[in-house]
Amino acid sequence: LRSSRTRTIKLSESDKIKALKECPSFKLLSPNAIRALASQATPVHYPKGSYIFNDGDPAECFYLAQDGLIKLYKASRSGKNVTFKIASLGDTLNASALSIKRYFLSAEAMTDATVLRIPGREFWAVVSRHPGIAVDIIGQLSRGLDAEYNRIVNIIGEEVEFRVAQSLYTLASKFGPNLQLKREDLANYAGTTTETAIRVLSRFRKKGIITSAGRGAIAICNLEKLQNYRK
Amino acid sequence: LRSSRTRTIKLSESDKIKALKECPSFKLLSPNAIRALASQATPVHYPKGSYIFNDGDPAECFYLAQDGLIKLYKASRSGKNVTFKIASLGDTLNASALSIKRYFLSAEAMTDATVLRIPGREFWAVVSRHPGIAVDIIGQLSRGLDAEYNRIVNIIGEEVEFRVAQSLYTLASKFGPNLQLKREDLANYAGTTTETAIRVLSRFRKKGIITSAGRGAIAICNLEKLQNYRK
DNA sequence: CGCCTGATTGATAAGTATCAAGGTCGGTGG
DNA sequence: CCACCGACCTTGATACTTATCAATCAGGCG
Repeated sequence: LRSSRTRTIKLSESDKIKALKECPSFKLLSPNAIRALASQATPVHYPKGSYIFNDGDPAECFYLAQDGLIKLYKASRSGKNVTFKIASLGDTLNASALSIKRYFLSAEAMTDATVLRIPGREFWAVVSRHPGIAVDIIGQLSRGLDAEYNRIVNIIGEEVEFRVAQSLYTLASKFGPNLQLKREDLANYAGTTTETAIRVLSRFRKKGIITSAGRGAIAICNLEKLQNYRK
Repeated sequence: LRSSRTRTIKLSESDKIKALKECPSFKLLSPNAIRALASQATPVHYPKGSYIFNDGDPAECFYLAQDGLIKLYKASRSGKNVTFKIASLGDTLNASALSIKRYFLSAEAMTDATVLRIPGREFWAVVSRHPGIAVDIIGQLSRGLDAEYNRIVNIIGEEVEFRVAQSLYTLASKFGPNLQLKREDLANYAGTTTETAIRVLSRFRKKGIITSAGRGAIAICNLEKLQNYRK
């Protein structure tokens, strides 16, 4: 099986440029700058289930998702995984780790996936030539921080049912109403156990908010009820 | 009582400069640049218990703590407060909100406090003239994000006792072993209730990790046990 | 066909929040 | 100066939420 190992692959420059353009931070780069960045980017293929980097590894490269889904997560001391982001085309993987020298999340391919890898040195060179990017990164990090503050407040102050509703809403806003993920993935994202997530989903099904679309899939019928969820 | 209302006060330029220099982001500014920034900074006094801004307010100013303690927190929909940071001399208050236009935390003076207020426009002007600051801000935000990821992982994967230990360790690392805070403040910081925090503290006292130093105070005897805490 | 992965449900236990009832200390006003 | 009051701390009993453990079921694939 060709897809069973991690390897660099060929990708047309236009495909690389397309992925870079999907990333908000690079929106304001000139065509020339984008081309220059693309020329530094190596496409790498990761088979489903393989990891791209691990929490604690030295952060040497900038990664951008080009194809497939990549889970960014972290494990607690006692072994529980929490998923923080599911990256797809144009999303950066733990980019901010570059500035503090170590990845602080782990990245794992949820499907066969391709990423663009850019050496940290090249990435910073582009940033220093285009100060607008730094400002944009600050904006993204700020929004990310805000999102995590909200998540903490919800974990502490709200019950699981609400958090699952929020998780489904967030994921559906990004990926559409037909989510391709396992119950376990949803549970890790919502910060609960698989069984509890299933129980909540059962209740949601009875309320007509979702229909379970078979193994590894959840179909959302009523996005609005998820957004303003109350028991 | 003079300290009972919010008001701008006089502060020598050298006191302002001293506070600015405590802030890591401004470390690399030239003396001239620091002086220029100081000249834009208005010192404002807030009596204990008053708020400086609220979650959701338009973010128009950059604030830097100059004196006293300021709690940065957020309330859940159901009314529970979570404290994210206790700011003191040289700490910024929710600075990153400037880039997304609204404060996403609330700031309240835990003691009588003085802050330096700089209009957002002036702040960005300095940043744009000194690109190194932007890079530094990215580093700080990244570390902040990392810290919040860890906090989430701990909330989900570890029990309260561990989280209280971590909270005490973090606070003691910043403020020293004699913490001046109420049980309720600690509880909000650790993401639990006052009663539960007290029970945990009782156990810690029996183990000789702390001594309760009276109302509104906790004295830490064994910092190392807190750092590597296991039940 | 049988195995493996994922989904589901039930029973139980553990961890915390909640509710309730004092207790202590320091400051304030009579 | 002393009594009182309010804020804070403490402990106990109980309820609730959610994790854990266990058993079963369904479907795809070799």
